[in-house]
Amino acid sequence: MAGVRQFDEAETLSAALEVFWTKGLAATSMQDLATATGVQRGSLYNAYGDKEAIFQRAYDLYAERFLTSIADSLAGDDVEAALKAVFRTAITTMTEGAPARGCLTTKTASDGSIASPEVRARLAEMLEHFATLVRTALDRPDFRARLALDPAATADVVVTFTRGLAVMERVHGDPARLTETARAIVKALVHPAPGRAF
Amino acid sequence: MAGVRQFDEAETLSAALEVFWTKGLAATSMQDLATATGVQRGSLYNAYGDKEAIFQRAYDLYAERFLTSIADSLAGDDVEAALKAVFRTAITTMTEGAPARGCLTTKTASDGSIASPEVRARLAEMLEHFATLVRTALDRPDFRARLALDPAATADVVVTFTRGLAVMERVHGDPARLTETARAIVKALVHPAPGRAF
DNA sequence: GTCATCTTTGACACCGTTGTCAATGATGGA
DNA sequence: TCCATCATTGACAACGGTGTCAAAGATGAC
Repeated sequence: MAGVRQFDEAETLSAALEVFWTKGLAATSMQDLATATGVQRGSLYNAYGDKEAIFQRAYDLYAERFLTSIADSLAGDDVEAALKAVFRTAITTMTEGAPARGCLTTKTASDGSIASPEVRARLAEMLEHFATLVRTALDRPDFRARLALDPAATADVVVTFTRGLAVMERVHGDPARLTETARAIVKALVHPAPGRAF
Repeated sequence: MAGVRQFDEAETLSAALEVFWTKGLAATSMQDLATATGVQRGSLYNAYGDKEAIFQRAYDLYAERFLTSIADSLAGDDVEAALKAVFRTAITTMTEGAPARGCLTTKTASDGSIASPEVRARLAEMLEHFATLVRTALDRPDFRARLALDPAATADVVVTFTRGLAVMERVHGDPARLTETARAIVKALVHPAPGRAF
């Protein structure tokens, strides 16, 4: 091989992710990416083809980081603590940065203009993975005993609810309020005492 | 007055709403609006100023229709039925049309690119109104007795959850699944038997 | 050292969008 | 009937974005 790539791919994608996360897929231009990454527009076209291809790679980075955090949050032997940790992670992810960047998945999903089937599929896959992590973590007798719903339904509700929190963050921009709302749903999903199954 | 407006304002805003709802605020151009309404671009600039001003008016229409449907859904003497009706209304609103248009509020909220403070305030106001409708409707002894959370927290959770459903609709495009998820959260929010408060 | 290969770079044409403006036209009031 | 007023219309300039391409440059293989 000769005429070798001049930029560091990991750094570039990380910088691109930052831009996509902040501005959203549709609102980000190739020029934005070129400026943020320090890589010329032409080089980006040459290396990746188009904006959406870059997005896919950047989103993979995002999804990997997010799902890892979620998996970590679910470790532990207390259902209530686990669910609270999941929401805390989701809220932190979307309220980090100044100004807060929100949730990339939610932004992209709502961004009807571009979202190709490929991108949509990526989002769906991420959320399925998310739900699977939650469902699997919840599927143990001591946890089930304290849940208002079965693990699958609970996971579905949790994932959907984090999407709702992401929207509320966009509208109100108030992390404390999100935490409060999350606390409420956990209370509805988990019984206080360790008895009374279903 | 002379040199009088040639187009019907109600029809125009209704057509504009349709476009905004389908394409989203940012992705809609003045030309799109001109085409959809049959009113020339220049006339729209003359009458309203800019795209966002048209959006505000169209959104008011949307909010009014939506909140009316929600209020209707909340009438009745069964908590569970009321909440289910609210979710049914929300789901219907976002899955109507071919292809489904999704939820305008959620789309706009996630559409970071344009959302001016004025637009954001409008969205916040709508959701507050939504929450107030739910909270007020739930605030009666027989309903409270069956709720896992107090009316305010329940309203907050319900509103946030409908936002989550809107995002899931964008990702999966599966109305039946949304209904299933909604059924699950209602189960977590409402006790089956009429006893046991808190 | 030479060459083929690939990247980089800047330029270019094309397109859609915005916002404005002057000319035109229609209408109601005096 | 005439006129002032306002809406309409088409044209225009400016801008930003996309995608392509040819020239130039760098690098590894031979």
